[in-house]
Amino acid sequence: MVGVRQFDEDEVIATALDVFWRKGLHDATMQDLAAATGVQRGSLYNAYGDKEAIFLRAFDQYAEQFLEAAGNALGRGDAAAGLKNFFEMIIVNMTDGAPPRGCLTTRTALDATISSAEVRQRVRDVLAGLEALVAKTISATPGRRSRADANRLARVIVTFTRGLAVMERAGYSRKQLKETAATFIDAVVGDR
Amino acid sequence: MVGVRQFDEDEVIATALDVFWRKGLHDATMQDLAAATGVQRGSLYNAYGDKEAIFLRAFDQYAEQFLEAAGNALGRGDAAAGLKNFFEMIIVNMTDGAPPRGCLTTRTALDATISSAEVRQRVRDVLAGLEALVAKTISATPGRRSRADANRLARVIVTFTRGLAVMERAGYSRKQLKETAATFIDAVVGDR
DNA sequence: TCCATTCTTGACATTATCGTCAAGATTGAC
DNA sequence: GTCAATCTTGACGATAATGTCAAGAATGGA
Repeated sequence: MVGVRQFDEDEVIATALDVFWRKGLHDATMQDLAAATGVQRGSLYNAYGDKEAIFLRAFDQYAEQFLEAAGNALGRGDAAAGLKNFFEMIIVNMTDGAPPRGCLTTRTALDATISSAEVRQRVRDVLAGLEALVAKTISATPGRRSRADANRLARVIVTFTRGLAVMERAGYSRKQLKETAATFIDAVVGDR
Repeated sequence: MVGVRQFDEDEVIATALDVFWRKGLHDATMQDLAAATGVQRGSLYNAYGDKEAIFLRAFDQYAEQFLEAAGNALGRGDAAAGLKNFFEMIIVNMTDGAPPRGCLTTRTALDATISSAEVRQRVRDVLAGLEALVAKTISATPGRRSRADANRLARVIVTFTRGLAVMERAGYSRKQLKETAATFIDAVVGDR
């Protein structure tokens, strides 16, 4: 190694993640990334190849953080409490920032038609990961639910979180989202 | 009226709707619209002003059809049957076409940051309209649910439909979506 | 100290899109 | 039939984005 890279890669990817999160893969330009990271466009091309390669790195970092946070939330308390924490964390995640950045996975999913197979697969991976985590928590609840039922219910719950992400983009506030999530939990989990 | 318009406006708007539905407001270009409608770009600019104006017309047509269909579905049978019909119609709507076009409202919602206030308002209007229709159906169910509860539950149901739209984009099949919706209905409406 | 290698930089070529406009074509009204 | 209004057409200019490249800068290793 001789001509040495002038920037911190982790920092650049983290900053790129923020740009993609706010603008989306498609709408974020290399100029946006260059401006935000302070690294010239040409250097980014040299280091990563193209925009999508940068996105994939950033998204992988995001997915890892996200799934870890989801797992932690679900694990705090019993299954019911875990679900509540889970929704809390999901909603905070998507309403964070000024203005809120929304949910990166959902935004990316909606661009499916103009994304590469690789990007689409990343989205599916996150959703599958989420389903698995939720199913695990649900299964831990006392008896009378089959494995298949738990999986089905987990998919319902994950689907609902995607709905929250859409509602956020439509202008619903954090408070409204939390209320809606609470109603959902009551309706689905409350065995009254 | 002298130099008379050479194309059928309803037809053009209907075709434009299809283009927007498949590509989204942002990704559909005036060239796409010109090619699909057979009307020259210049003529479209002359007739409507800009792309967004065309979108708004198309979206209004879409919203009207959509809400009417939703109302009809909800009205067929009792509240439980209505909900089932409602989800059936929503899922068919988003998985129709080859390849499926997804949900236009959801796609448009996700582009919020790069859309005009007018477009964003249209999205909110559709969601509010849906909520109202669902709340009305739910309220018709025998007793023991307050008006406020019905509204909250309606919002949960609409949010869930948005989630289905995201899952469709993520690659879930019509069959999977139907199964998920059925599980949701059981969990939410089934008072067991 | 010098060199070979790698990174950085700014310019370039390409492509795509937008919206505008002048000139020509069309047609309803008289 | 003629005219005036309106639509249609294709070219134009502006802007923005992509990805590439040659020349220069920087630096670890001998």
